[in-house]
Amino acid sequence: MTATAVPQPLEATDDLLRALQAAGVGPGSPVAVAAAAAGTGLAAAGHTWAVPARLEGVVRRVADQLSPRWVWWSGHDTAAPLVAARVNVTACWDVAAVHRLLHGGSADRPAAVWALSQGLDPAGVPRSGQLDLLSSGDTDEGDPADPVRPDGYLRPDWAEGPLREPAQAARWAALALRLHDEQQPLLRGAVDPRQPPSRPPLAVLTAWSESAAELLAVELQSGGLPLDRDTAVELITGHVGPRPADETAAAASRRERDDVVRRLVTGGADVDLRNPAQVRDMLAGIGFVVPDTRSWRLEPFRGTHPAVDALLSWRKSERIATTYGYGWLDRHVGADGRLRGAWRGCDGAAGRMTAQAGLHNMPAELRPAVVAEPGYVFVRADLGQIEPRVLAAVSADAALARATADPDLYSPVAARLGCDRPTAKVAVLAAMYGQTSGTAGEALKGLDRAYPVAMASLRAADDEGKLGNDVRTYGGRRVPMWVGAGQLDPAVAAARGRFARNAVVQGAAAELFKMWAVTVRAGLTGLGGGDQAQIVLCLHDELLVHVPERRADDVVALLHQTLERTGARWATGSGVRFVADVSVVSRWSDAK
DNA sequence: TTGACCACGTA
DNA sequence: CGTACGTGGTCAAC
Repeated sequence: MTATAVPQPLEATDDLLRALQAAGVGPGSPVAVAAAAAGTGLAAAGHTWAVPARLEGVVRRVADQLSPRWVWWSGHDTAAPLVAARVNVTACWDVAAVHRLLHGGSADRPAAVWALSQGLDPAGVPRSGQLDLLSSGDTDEGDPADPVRPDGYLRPDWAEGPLREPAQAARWAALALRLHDEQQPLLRGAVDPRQPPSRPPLAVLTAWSESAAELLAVELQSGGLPLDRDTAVELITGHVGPRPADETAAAASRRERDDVVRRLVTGGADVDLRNPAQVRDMLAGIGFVVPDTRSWRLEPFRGTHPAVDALLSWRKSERIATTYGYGWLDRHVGADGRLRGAWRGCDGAAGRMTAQAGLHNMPAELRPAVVAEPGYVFVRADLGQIEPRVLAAVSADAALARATADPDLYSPVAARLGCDRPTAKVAVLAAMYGQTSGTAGEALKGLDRAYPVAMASLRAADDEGKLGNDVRTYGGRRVPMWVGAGQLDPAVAAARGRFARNAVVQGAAAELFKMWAVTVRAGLTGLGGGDQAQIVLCLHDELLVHVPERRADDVVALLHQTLERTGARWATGSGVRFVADVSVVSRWSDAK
């Protein structure tokens, strides 16, 4: 077993290159790598090596010479120093990301990934420094030089790192390679046998792109989103006034904003607008009895009482003041004018990317502050009508696939249903999301007749969800279905059905999007030129690329061309067409 | 201090 | 038309 093999100590990276070549490592061969304080460990093809050189230098040299597929436990750990050192990685295998694909959930730490993939109870994962009261020292503690304990769990001091010696890193890398090897047959089992065969199988392609997406997440986190601080301050000032000098001034400003609303209600002087219960009572006092005070519920009463309008504008400003105000700028915007937050390549459900620091939910009013740097522009692209197109592909519905030939998918659908476009759109969305209210009923029946294959696949997912069974996305992601106590509660069953119905579409769309994004990323590095174009934002179906002005046309072409290639590869033989709206702008808000 | 709930922004 | 996410507020329980 490679995990216990004695790593070969090497003096220099040149020796390593010769050893890797001798082991048959070439372009695309899996080579696992891990960092230790005093060097780097590698594993490939039954060999392990320990090199007394830094990870960045080793990876740079080996990548240049052999361009292998780098295998690591998690891009968050291993790729971060590589990104910081600007080492270009073209192909990787993120064991944790592939684990999440196969198993579902959001595990990223090696201890959890290992336990789950070895069939061990994740609740039993040992922590470092934890005293095992049941076995006070007299049990077999095994060999401390083996990262795996006799009970099968990873040794906490290994799993939580940092590792000291390159020989340790070599064993650690070997373990990652073992997981990589174990994941291969599982991926082959994760594709629906009815899918058109591809080489490599779609789930393996997905594993590649999910791994690259984690790398992209590290890059997004490190690079940040260009933001013009002065514009941001202007916009914030417009909503909540100038930056208060101290806490007293902040409180005064807050009170002033509150009073604009409270003055309009008799006896409202002391109402706490941040307390929904008090707001509800206040509204009742002026004749509006509502179950809750959400904006959409108050919206119909706009214009009937000045306090309602004032409250709704107050809410808008309050959002800016609390979530996207001066504090937000201070916390998340660097001296270089980049807005940075933590990124993840997938969430724990359908697998969309997530971002912190408000990067994924920045209000449209603040978007004018997202400005390209001097000499640069943004190339912005978003996938048009991605979800119904994805549905056509994953369900292999030939009729719906034909509709994707139109740049506006809903117009052929409307023609086929014999209704207007808005009705057709609502019906398609209702089908994908599991409508419970509204009046798309007649059009939904039409959909069943016109696109029975697509509708049946949605219903199948819905049924599985209702039963509490996990579903798999087109690319092979397992979407675990929570099994609650309320199995007999029809409301819970219906919610699970909607969740599953939505997950197979949203999840597959996320997979296609990421495959596109990482293909674009690879294309950008090949673009050449000193100052690099980089992806600075991924927003579910939208890409924002920060590009040197003179490269803008190249990137526009790249976005279209990569989408065509990715779409053809992802939805092999389905005949589904994907479209992107692409524009070149200086401000994010100028697009569309 | 923590977790639930509310509320609201994005897709 | 519903799902998902992240964020910050208050409140009640710890």
